[in-house]
Amino acid sequence: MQADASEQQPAAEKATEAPGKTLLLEAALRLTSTSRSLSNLGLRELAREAGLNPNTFYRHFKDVDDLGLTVIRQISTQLRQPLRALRREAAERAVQSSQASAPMLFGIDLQRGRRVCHETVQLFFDFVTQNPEAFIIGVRELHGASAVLRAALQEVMDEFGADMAEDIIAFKLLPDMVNPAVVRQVSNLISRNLFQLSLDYIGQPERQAAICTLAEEQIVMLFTGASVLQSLGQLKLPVE
Amino acid sequence: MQADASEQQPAAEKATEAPGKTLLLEAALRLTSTSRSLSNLGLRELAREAGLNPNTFYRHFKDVDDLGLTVIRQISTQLRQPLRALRREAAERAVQSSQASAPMLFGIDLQRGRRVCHETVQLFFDFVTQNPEAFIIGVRELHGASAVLRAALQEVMDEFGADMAEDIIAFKLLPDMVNPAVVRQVSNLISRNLFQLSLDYIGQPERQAAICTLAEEQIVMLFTGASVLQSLGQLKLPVE
DNA sequence: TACCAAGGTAGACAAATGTATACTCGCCAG
DNA sequence: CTGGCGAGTATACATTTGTCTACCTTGGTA
Repeated sequence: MQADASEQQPAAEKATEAPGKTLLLEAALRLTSTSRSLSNLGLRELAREAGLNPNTFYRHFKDVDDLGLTVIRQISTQLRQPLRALRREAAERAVQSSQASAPMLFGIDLQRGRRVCHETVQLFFDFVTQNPEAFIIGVRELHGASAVLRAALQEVMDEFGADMAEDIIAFKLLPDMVNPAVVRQVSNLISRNLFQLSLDYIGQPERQAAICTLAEEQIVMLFTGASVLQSLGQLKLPVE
Repeated sequence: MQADASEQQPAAEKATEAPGKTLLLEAALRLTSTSRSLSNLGLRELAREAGLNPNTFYRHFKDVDDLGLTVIRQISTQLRQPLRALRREAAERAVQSSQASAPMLFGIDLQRGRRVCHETVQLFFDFVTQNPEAFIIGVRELHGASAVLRAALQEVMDEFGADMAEDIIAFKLLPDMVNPAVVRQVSNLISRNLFQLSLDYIGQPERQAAICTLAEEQIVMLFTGASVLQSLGQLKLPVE
């Protein structure tokens, strides 16, 4: 058994992947988003779907869990930057038509908040439509049976939440007074919730408009609640 | 093999069930809450865990999905009334120490809201500790791979949300002005979120206190946000 | 040229799974 | 006593699964 020394794949694009590996990963996406769950995909079933010999699996993955982790990493990089870009675009769009004297409420500019929120939600769900499998798998495995995959996805979700908090602060979507820890907490909640809603969005095309406004309202509520409570000194800080 | 037929089953609600059926259902609970997911429990694995012959399964269930539905129904009835009772108790507890002149904010009595919220969350998580499997399975299958089970649990969750909305209105936890539809929406969100948090609560015993206050803060934020926005006429009503 | 490792295939095997048929046992009705 | 019936068991079988060992093909390179 010769231990492979050249396994390291730094940060480069994965254009130079073995064809079989890619086929297997795509097969996993296909199977998981419809019927099965990552944790208990059969290795033969996988190969069959990919049109490959069962043993080819072993050339690239150790376990099914190994493949699962790869899929999750792939999803993470597939979603993370696009989501940030999307928020940046939404913020820019919403800034365009900002009048000088907006009614302020507890340090929050409701009009602007609404616009940013609207744009973000819009772009978010468009993005969901473009990458349905990623979201399906993400949410499914986040509560799935495999502890390993769950932990991995939990981490990914935390990253998403942290990104969002960072952007909120950078774009001043919440008044400065609001504690960063609170912002993180709110962001986590929102991002969790948006992911959940994304499943409804995918699964119930006839309710898509309703889901959009639902998401919007929920976000605005949270922002408002956080601002008001903070400005009244009524917010307990989250503890570690 | 041959044992006396006297009652030695403490947790048996359905006294007139076949013993084998109950054993299988309990086995399903055990397996699902640790390793597997309801959707793809092996029928032999199940029987093995229950200490029964594989074929006994067929005497009581048609599919594994059939068993899954039974488990879900069982969970639903196991949680629903207790959760309502728990809210009632929390409301009573919190009412005890209500002073006359509480500071009002947009029609909401923050002190009282906090107290009710605190008590509810407290009792809720106690309840979670007493029925961990139910919550684990609930959340897991809600996003699981089987469409049938998903739909069933979605319905159950909607019922929980509706219950909560009803109670909120009955106990006047939100000002009258807040539209019932909004209350339902907020309730759904909170109940979804509480269920999610219940998994964290079970899985990370060292963070239980933090999770409690987290849940509290989130609920208070939502309530505040909803009240403030409604009183400013800034809430879009949810559409069907 | 010859070599060699990576990617892919073929065939075999024990183990496990879902399911069908046939048996046993206790129970209550007639 | 007997005969059906619900609940549980025993055995059997085809299929599917994970995994092992061995072989083939390719492209680069010493």
